[in-house]
Amino acid sequence: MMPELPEVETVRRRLAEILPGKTIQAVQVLREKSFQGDLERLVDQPILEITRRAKLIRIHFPHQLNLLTHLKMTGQLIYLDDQSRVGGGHPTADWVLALPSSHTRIIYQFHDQSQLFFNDQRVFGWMQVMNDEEIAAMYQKYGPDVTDKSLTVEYLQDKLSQRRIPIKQALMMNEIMAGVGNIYASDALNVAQISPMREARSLNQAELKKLLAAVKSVINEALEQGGTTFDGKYVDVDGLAGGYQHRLKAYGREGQRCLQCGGQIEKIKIGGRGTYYCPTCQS
DNA sequence: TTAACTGTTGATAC
DNA sequence: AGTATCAACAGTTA
Repeated sequence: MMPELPEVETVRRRLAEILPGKTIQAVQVLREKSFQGDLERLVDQPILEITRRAKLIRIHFPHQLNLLTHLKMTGQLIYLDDQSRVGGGHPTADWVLALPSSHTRIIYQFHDQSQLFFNDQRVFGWMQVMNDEEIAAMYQKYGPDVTDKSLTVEYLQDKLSQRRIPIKQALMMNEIMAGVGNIYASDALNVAQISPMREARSLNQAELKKLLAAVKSVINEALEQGGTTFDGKYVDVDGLAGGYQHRLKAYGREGQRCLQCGGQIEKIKIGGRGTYYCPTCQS
């Protein structure tokens, strides 16, 4: 899976329903690279709450300790209850019931015999024990979340005024705004009818306003849909797919009709990333 | 068979 | 400081 903000937030919301109050009984680290920090400090400590910043999921423990997670490209957090069922009897795919799989990197066993699996095919993702101070330092690198009110046109104008990089790359920079990845950057630019290749500094105030509204709108729609799932790579805590893949505006729609103007979506490469846009209305 | 591709991001060099 | 390129890894597709 490859989670951007909507996928990560969907996972966070479900974890927040399930985990608070549970205590870890044992942890199996099946791949060393996927876990950092002293996990013994978390054992027997109650989980307090689950928060999110950018694409990071933070599980809070007492004594200013946290378990911070980055799912990167293919990370998943899957929960099974004490009967090895998905939480609350939600429907799910069969493979979830056969966990652990060859992609399982960490298994958390709680005292009530429920389990949380960290799966990660590509092993880019990680889970790390960090204190509040370390987390504050890490969060400092991020600009406002794309959903945050402080992300305004004026802020964007300031951040982009000297930037010669393509606007699409700027949208994906966490220092500028946090949470937008390759899928939603393409879609937002299509909705705003702005070329992904435009120099970031070349956008005027009206264009930035339109683009910002489009980014927020696309992210919100994806959130409502529970994120985007391709090939089952992204799934939520119950192993379920999102729905935004049926609502994509430009991403992955090469050769198909532009929903804004009826033109034909093309695929190009910007900064080494696949980029989809409509040459007819995104100029 | 081999090369290129994939949702992220950090390090490195210019 | 800002930008471009590559690497981390595993799997799929051309």
